[in-house]
Amino acid sequence: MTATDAQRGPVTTEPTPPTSVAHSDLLTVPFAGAPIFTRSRALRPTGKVLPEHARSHNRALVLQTLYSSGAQSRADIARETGLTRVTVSDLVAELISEGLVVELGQREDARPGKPATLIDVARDAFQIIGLDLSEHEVFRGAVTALDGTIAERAELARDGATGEEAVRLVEALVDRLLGLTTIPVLGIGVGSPGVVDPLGVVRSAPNLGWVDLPLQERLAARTDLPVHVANDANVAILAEHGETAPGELLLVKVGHGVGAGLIVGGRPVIGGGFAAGEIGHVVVGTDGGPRCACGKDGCLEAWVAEPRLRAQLEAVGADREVILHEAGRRLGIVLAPVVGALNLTEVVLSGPADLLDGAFHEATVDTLRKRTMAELNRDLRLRMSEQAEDIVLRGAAVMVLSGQLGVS
Amino acid sequence: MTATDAQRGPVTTEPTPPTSVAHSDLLTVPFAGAPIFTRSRALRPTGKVLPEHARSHNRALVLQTLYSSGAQSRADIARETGLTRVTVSDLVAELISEGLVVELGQREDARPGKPATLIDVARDAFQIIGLDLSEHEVFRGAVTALDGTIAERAELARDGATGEEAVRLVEALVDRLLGLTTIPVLGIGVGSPGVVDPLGVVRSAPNLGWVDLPLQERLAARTDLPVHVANDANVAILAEHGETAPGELLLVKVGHGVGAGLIVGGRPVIGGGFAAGEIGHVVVGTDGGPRCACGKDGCLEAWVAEPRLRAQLEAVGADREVILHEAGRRLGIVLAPVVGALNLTEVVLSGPADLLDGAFHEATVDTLRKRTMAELNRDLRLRMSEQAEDIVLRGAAVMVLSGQLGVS
DNA sequence: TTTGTTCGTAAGGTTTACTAACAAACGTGA
DNA sequence: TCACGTTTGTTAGTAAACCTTACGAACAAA
Repeated sequence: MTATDAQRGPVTTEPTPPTSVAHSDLLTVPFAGAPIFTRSRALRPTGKVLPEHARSHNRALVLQTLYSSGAQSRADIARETGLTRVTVSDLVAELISEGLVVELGQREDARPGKPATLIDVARDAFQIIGLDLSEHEVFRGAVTALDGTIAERAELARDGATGEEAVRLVEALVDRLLGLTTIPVLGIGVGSPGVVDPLGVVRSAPNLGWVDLPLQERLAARTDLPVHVANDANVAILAEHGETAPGELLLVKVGHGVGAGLIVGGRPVIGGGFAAGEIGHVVVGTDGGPRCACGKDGCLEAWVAEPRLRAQLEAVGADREVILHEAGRRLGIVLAPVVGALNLTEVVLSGPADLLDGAFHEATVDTLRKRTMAELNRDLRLRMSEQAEDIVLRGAAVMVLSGQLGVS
Repeated sequence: MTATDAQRGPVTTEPTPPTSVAHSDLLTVPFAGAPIFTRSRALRPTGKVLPEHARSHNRALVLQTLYSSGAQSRADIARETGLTRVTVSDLVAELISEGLVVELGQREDARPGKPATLIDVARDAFQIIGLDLSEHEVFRGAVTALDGTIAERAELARDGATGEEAVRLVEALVDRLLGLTTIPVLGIGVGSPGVVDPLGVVRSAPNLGWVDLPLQERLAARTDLPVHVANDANVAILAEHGETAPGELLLVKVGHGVGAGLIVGGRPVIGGGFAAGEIGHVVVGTDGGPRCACGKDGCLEAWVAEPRLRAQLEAVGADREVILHEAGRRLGIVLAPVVGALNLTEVVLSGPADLLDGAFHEATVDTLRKRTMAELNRDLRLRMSEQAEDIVLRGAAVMVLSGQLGVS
């Protein structure tokens, strides 16, 4: 079962070319999430800007304003964006004609003057499909609304599948999810483990046996929908932060492995080799540590990955507090240089709450404070993610929303 | 002695408002180094884009092309930028009228067609003043050409001056440098130790006893020239990288203290508290270490700062190789998580070559490789800076160039 | 009923970069 | 030598984008 024509959003004029987590570098990333716009130029770091690009940007700005501030009038948007009412009207007309925005009727409250016509993003005109391939035993997926709320779920047991077999599982999951959709689909977002490049090629995912797998291309060809693929932790952080908001954020995702997502200067960090956030195999401390699968001693993953922690806790005579405290401390030791170098103000922990939200968390905070300069990092906050298990699915929705509409 | 009116560049229409290292966030940083343009809006993270902004961007693009590719014809620029010859001609005419670009006469080589008129940035029509306040004993300054080559130097011994006294020294140095200029000055760039915010306020510089010192404002008011102030390491990295080129880079500056500058996604990292790169007081390893002035044990600075290293080397029976190797190893330990998290491909060391370029350097590389994931960081390069002592002065020139013309 | 406010739209102007066309200036080759 | 092709830079006209100005519609408050 594949998507029917009726399911395709009016927004996507093409089968959607490569593009992924970050707003590719259309002119040093000005029109970050330009919509429609096929962002196919990753070549020159900087390029010319035409008036039409400005319009794309302003269009996205209007959409973003509506999306985050909720239903409001054209005049409200004009005030908030700094554009004139005339220009906003023009942009809104375009958005309405594309089905992305709808009029809701007149505002109720009693004020002098002509009553405002409320408009809003057509929040229930599209759905998004999100996939989380980061779990070890199961591929999870969901159909979400534009705001990320989950409408339908589906799972497929992985049963150790790798390589092409695993790809077919992913395809089957997508097919099943498409069957669960009830309205047009804006796009598909995928959080995959491993190293994923900006074109959505999984360069390397050892657990799944994938090497240079063009997952974006495969799914786009199969469904004829816009597809965005990125590393699972880099996707997860979008659920916490959005893709366009300002600020700095680090998310550490503890599961079968340990990975991180980073946002610096308001934008996701990809890394020179597309492997940003891969801190699982950084060695912690100078006093050895457990042997890691990678061959080194004392890798972060050997200290804090979920299987390792659970195994330790189940050992005879294990002291839960001590074990979790030590693991949290090890995480703090690795994060301290990163927090210091980037002067981060917010760090988020994502993973099994029964392990992380307690002694572990406290030890991490404590260690971070003790190992960085107090005055500089006074504002530092370390918190648990509130998104629980769905963080990747919701992040995938944000990724699609951002990639297709320039909104998050 | 202050700047005469004749020394003011035609480019600066105003006494130049606050602005500093990074291209402040004019609309999510699209028109990075927009010239003339008073970039006074740090409020909304994202804002509207008008056609005139697009023009600013294209103007800077033309200038950048000329600056980096050297003298060429309007048609060449058109081909390289993707703009049409008509548009390039128009922009160039504007730049010529402002004195930023000059015609050099016809191209010599024999080709069919109308001979091209070569144009170039008016490389000898402006000078830049750079200041390096990061050394402990002396404030250094230079008058440079647009390309960063140093024309004149000046120094003032600090003699332990702090607070207002130190500010007066800086002002005296600026005055002396202005007296050494022979043509209009494009602006003044300052690399200061400590935490410097985007408005050029030195939030905190313990060595100089500065707290919330509005250095940018002070110097701008005094000279009526554009002034840019940033942290010394963040300035230094501009000399290595430029402010607009793509890529990731980390520069570690070892001197009286230890600091770092970071460029991620092609842009300088400032940090939530404007203290990005302050890794000097991050604790290294889990086996203690020398007591640091800040009170903690085993801070990076306590391991590798220049005074500490020199003292160790002068001790009786000191083994030079062992000492430098251990210091380098400690640096590697701190950098490993940063390199891993950001997936950096290039790290630069700046500081006294007699200490850093040898066993120290080797130990850092070696440690970095051993403590990160080999496959992901295979492309990692760690090299010594080639800019030696002038790195901050040259970076300051880049900062001004970038801030005023959108060029680097 | 009058007055003032607010909303959305219409008309017209400015800026921007584009396409099309051209003259100038130069090699090349018959 | 002279027609021809090529390249450069400019002129003229067009399309797109946003702006300012102005207006009618619709409402609250006096």
